[in-house]
Amino acid sequence: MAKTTIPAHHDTNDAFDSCCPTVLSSALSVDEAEDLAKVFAALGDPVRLRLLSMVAEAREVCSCDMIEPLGKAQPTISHHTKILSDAGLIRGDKRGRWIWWSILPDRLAALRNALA
Amino acid sequence: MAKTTIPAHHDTNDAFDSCCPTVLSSALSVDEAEDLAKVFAALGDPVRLRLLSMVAEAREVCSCDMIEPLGKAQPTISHHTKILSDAGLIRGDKRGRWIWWSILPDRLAALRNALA
DNA sequence: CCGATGCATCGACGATTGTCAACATGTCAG
DNA sequence: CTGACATGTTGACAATCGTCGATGCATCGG
Repeated sequence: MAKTTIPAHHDTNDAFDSCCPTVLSSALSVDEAEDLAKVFAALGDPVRLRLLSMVAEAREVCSCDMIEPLGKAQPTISHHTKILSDAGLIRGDKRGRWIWWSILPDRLAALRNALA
Repeated sequence: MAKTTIPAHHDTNDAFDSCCPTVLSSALSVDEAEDLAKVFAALGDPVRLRLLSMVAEAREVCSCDMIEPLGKAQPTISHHTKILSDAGLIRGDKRGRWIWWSILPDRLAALRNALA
């Protein structure tokens, strides 16, 4: 239990990172649509989008440095990082007291592919 | 008032089709994040994703033909087509009694670009 | 003109979501 | 050990969302 790496949750939406359903070429199944929708919904909040862009810009950010720029309380930041982490979009690395968040580019690439 | 083309609503999110904010390269402004989030939120529902993929697959579909495959009542289909239309993702063309929905590829391309 | 059809709108309902205060847990400095 | 700090968790609240029945407005066929 002394691992320094958070397993990035990785909930249920593993259905489309083995291979990638595309929205436009073929009709989506119910399961594919639910998995994809969960990731798009994670991007469907302005605070989370700004959080994501901050992480991408700085390559590594701790939660405490996002409270003031985002103008939200600490539990709210924690809530949003969890949603993005569950969606496989970011990943948290705990070093000491801080958690350093970074982008997981694979899921973003899969999304881009799904819109092709 | 006898036009056969629906103006595709085109609400407020014109901010990012003039030129395209990217999530990963620079920190998003509050306005950019809100506009982008609205479109991602439109994709954040499994029924809307399947609706979108049906429209893309058939190139043109009327609402009546989506009621049974999607398993939702007519007002619900109408609700979802309006959301996708407001997001600039689809466009409805009224011909006779039917409205034929088709994909608007530009907004999808902008989204793909925003994830690059 | 009349009945049927396709769709939008309205109103209502339960479910989900974004937000934060309060609290709990774990980590570091002294 | 103790106090300060960073973060996750819980519970509560208002707001939004997805859904559908009822209704209204066009349009078509006869």
